[in-house]
Amino acid sequence: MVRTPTLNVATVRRLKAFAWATDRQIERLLSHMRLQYVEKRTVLFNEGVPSDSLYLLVSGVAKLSLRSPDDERVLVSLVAPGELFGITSLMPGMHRAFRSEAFSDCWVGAVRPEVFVTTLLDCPFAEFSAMMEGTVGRWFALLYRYTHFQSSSLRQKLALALLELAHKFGVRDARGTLLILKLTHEDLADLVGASRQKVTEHMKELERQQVLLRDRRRLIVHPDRLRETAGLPVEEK
Amino acid sequence: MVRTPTLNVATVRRLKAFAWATDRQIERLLSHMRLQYVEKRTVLFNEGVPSDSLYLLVSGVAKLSLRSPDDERVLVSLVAPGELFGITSLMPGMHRAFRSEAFSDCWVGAVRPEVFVTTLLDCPFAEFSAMMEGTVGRWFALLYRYTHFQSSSLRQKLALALLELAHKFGVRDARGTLLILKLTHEDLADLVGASRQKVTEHMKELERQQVLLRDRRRLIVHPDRLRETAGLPVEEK
DNA sequence: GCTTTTTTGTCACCTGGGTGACACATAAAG
DNA sequence: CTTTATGTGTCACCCAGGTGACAAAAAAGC
Repeated sequence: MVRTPTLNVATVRRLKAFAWATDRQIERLLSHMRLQYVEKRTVLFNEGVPSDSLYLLVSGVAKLSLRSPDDERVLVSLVAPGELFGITSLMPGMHRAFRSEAFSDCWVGAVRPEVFVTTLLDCPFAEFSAMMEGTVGRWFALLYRYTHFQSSSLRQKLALALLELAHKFGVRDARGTLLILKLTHEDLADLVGASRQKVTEHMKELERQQVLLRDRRRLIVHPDRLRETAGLPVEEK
Repeated sequence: MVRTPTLNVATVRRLKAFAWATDRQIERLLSHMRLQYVEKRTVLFNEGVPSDSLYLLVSGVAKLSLRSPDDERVLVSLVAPGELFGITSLMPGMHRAFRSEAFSDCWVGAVRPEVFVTTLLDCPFAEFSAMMEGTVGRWFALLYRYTHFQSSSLRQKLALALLELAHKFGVRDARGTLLILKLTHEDLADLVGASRQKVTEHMKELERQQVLLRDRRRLIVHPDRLRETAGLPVEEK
C-alpha cells in the first residue's frame, strides 16, 4: 500500500532541497505545499499549457520530455528526488516547455510560484519574475532549440537556427525578414553542428523553395515557411 | 574611427534591456557599468574561468562557443544588442560555461553581478544567487549536456548522459557508482536521441571495456572512465 | 583597376547510425 | 509453474550527412 511520506523540515533537509533557506522559511513554505501521489506514467503537465505551479519531487523519478515534429518523444531529463521542476512558472506568462510525467510512482509537492518566491526571498514576485526572464529567459530559448535539434534533420535544424536568428537580428522588410548580420555558411554550420558543404546544399535548396533569399551577403527569410520546414506547430510566437 | 556610444537611460530603453526597471534604477546601474570597446575576434572570457562580471551588449554581435572533445568549435549562440550575457556570474562560484568573443566590433558594458542584483531587485545578492542556483542551475546542466552532444558520437553522448545520471541517481558502491534506477535501453535511446539497437550495441561494448557493468537490471558505472570515453577534460566535478 | 583571400557551389566517395526482422532472455501476471 | 509481455542481442541493408578536392564567385586589400 502507499504510505504518505511526512513532509517536514527534516525531510526537506535530507532531500538537500532549499539548502540555503532557514528552518522557519521552509516551514512556511511547506504549509503552502500540496502533497500529491502520482502513479507511474501519469502526466503531471503537458508542454504548451500555462504554468501556474512549481513542483518539488519528494520521492520517485519524474521525466521531462517533448514531442518532436515527427512525433517521436525526446526524453529531455529525468528528475531526482529533491529537485524542483516546472520552473517555467517562475517566468511571467511562460508556458510549459516540456511535458512532465511520472517515470516511477512519485510523491510530489506543489506550490504556487508567488508563494515560493515571497517565502524564500522576501521580494515581490513580479520583480523577481521579470528579473528571471531578463537574465535566464534566453537560456531557455537555447535549451528549446537544442532539445528540438535532437530529433531533427539538418534541414530542420537550419530552419530552427534561422528562426532564432530572425527573432534576434531580424527587421521587417518588403520581401520578408532581413537579418542584419553577415553570416557565412561556415558560421551556420558551426551553429547547427554540420559540415559547411551540406549547409551550402541545403541553403541553395531553401532558396529554391522560396523559404529564403539572399541580397548580396544578407539573408532575407520567410519566418512562416521556416516554421513549416522546421516542422513546428504553425503559429508559435 | 570608433565613436564611443552614450550610455544613458534613453539608450537602454531603446535597447529594450531591463524593461521592467525604473529610470532611477537604470541610472544607478549605469553609474556602475564600465563601458568597453571590443574588437572583432577578441575573446572576452574563456570557458572554465571564474565568472565575476555580467555583460550587456550595447552594440555589435557577440558569440558564445565551446570547444568540443575533438577540438571543433561549437557555436552556441549569437548575442544581439540589448542582451545580457555572462550569466553564470549570477550563480555562486560558477565558472564560465562558454567562451565569449566579439563576432563583430562591439561595445560592451560590464557590471559586477552583486551590483546588478542589489540595484535592480533590492534583495541580498547571496540569497538571490542561491535561489538561482536552486531553480535554474539544473537547466544549465541540461544545456551543457545538449551543447556538448552537438559534436559527439553516439558513444560519447551515451557516456555524457550516463555521467549526468550517475551524478543525480548514483550511490557509491564497492564496484563503482550504482544507479538506483531501472533504465531500459530504449529509455537511454530516447535520452540521447538514438535508436534502441545502436544503444544496445554500444552498451555491450562499454561493458566489454569495463566502463560499466550490470547487476540484473541495475547499472554500475565508472565515472572516470565514462569521462574519458565522453572526451571530457579528466577532472570536472 | 588588379591581386589575394574568403566564400560558395558541386562533385565522388565513405561511414555512423537508422530500420526491420527475428531469436533469445528476463520479468510479470495468472 | 506456465503464459504473456517486455527487454536484449545481432543480424543485413540503407541513407543522411561527413570528408576531401577543386573550380567559380565575391570580397577585401592594395
